[in-house]
Amino acid sequence: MDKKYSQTTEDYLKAIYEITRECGRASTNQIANSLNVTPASVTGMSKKMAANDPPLVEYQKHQGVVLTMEGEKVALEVIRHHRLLEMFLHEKLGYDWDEVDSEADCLEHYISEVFEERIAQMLGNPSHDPHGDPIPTRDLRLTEEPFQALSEMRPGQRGVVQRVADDDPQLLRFLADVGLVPQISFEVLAFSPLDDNLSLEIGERKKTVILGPRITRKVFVEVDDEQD
Amino acid sequence: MDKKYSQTTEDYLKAIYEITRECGRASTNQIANSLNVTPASVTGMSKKMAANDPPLVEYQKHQGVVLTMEGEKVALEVIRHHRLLEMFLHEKLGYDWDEVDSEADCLEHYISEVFEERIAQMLGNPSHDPHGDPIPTRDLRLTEEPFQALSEMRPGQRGVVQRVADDDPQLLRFLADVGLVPQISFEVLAFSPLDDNLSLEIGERKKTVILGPRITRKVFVEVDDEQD
DNA sequence: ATTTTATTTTAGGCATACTAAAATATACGT
DNA sequence: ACGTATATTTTAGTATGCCTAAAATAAAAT
Repeated sequence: MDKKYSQTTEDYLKAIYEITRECGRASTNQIANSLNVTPASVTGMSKKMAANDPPLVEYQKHQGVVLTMEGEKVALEVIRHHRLLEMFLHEKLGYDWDEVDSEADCLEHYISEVFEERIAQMLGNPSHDPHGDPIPTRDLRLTEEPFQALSEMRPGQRGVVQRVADDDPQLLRFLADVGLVPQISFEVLAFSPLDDNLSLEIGERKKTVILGPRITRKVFVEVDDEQD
Repeated sequence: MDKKYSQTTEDYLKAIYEITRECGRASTNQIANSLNVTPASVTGMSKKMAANDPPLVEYQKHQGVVLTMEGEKVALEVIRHHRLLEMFLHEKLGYDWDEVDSEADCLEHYISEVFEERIAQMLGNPSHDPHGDPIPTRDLRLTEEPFQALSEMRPGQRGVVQRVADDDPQLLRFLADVGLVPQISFEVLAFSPLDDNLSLEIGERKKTVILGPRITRKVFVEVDDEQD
């Protein structure tokens, strides 16, 4: 029933999906950049994926690609695999949250639909992975809440961490250390416009930290209604 | 640290390991047969694996191959992955025991050492998989008890099922139906030399079945000490 | 209109693994 | 020891999948 695509193809589709979320269209260069290959390779793969039956992308010369229905289906399938695996590795196998991404990056291409279904069940059909990324539902619907970057907040504001970028183990270890994880609430104490540093008070224990923009741009939050 | 071999290479090594268990040496034809490729392909792969650094097999023209230390290490690693995965899929994800082999055949090549270690722990370091096959230990020791085939038993003898061939889902479903699973005890009631059928009484509930040699040759047992 | 930037084309490389057909080696029976 | 059957290897070539550098071209920016 379901066809099988190469790991590389799936990686292209995943990258295109992510880029498309923001730009509506994925340019050759953007894709090349995200996958660390040359633009020439991307043009080649774009044509191949567009020539596939059924087509996985719509490709127009000099315009990059957009996903077709089928392409999006595959991308969401892979993303669902990835995020369920992250959750599974973290919750059931005791992986630290900075370790889950790379293992999931590999396994996501090889688990069966049955495996997917069983771990989803075992985990109680979670809606988000350990980094706060939403998990596509079984029928592949994905609603991404457009959270604000922590870097945009200013003193006096309070908020709750919702999501953190998942691809940098070093960053994740650091965030775990200071306790800046999804669902934790915090208050912004100060902002330094010279270096864009933010000073935060985190959680119940009111731990204080100062974070640079390289970090705060990778943490996404829900800002509390302001009513002093 | 650990190098990485292709899925195909790992499959060759696994096949060679199994053949070697019985014959001391794996001939080109035996390997070709077991992997469903032509002998020519096997010669090619044998040379490649022998030329690898470190060599995975010792290859002598017209004499087939034997595994080197490294080759055996890889084979046992893969077998450990396979059998731990079978156990995990069966015990933790609720797979039927006829479904586990094919899924494990795929995943065994892609799980990390960490993953291996964690599921082993989760399962309490099991010594055998659901079909009764022994699981290599963490330091890759494997002791295969040489059980007797059920087909060799005769009326009056009692025994306990220890292991069943794991590669035929149809057979496994049938065996599950009649309750002939590892650790179940039974008695041989009759033997029919014309068709080599055995009549058995199985388990507490003394269920009676008649099985042909195609089946009884694939079930391995420990025979009870005979003392009427 | 010219330059810069993005993209595509061309031409080719490399890895992996397979096969058919022909050649050759080994084992076997008499 | 000879010829035959069987097992194995060689040769030569196929297929897939993905990648790249360099040259050509198109699009965007100034």
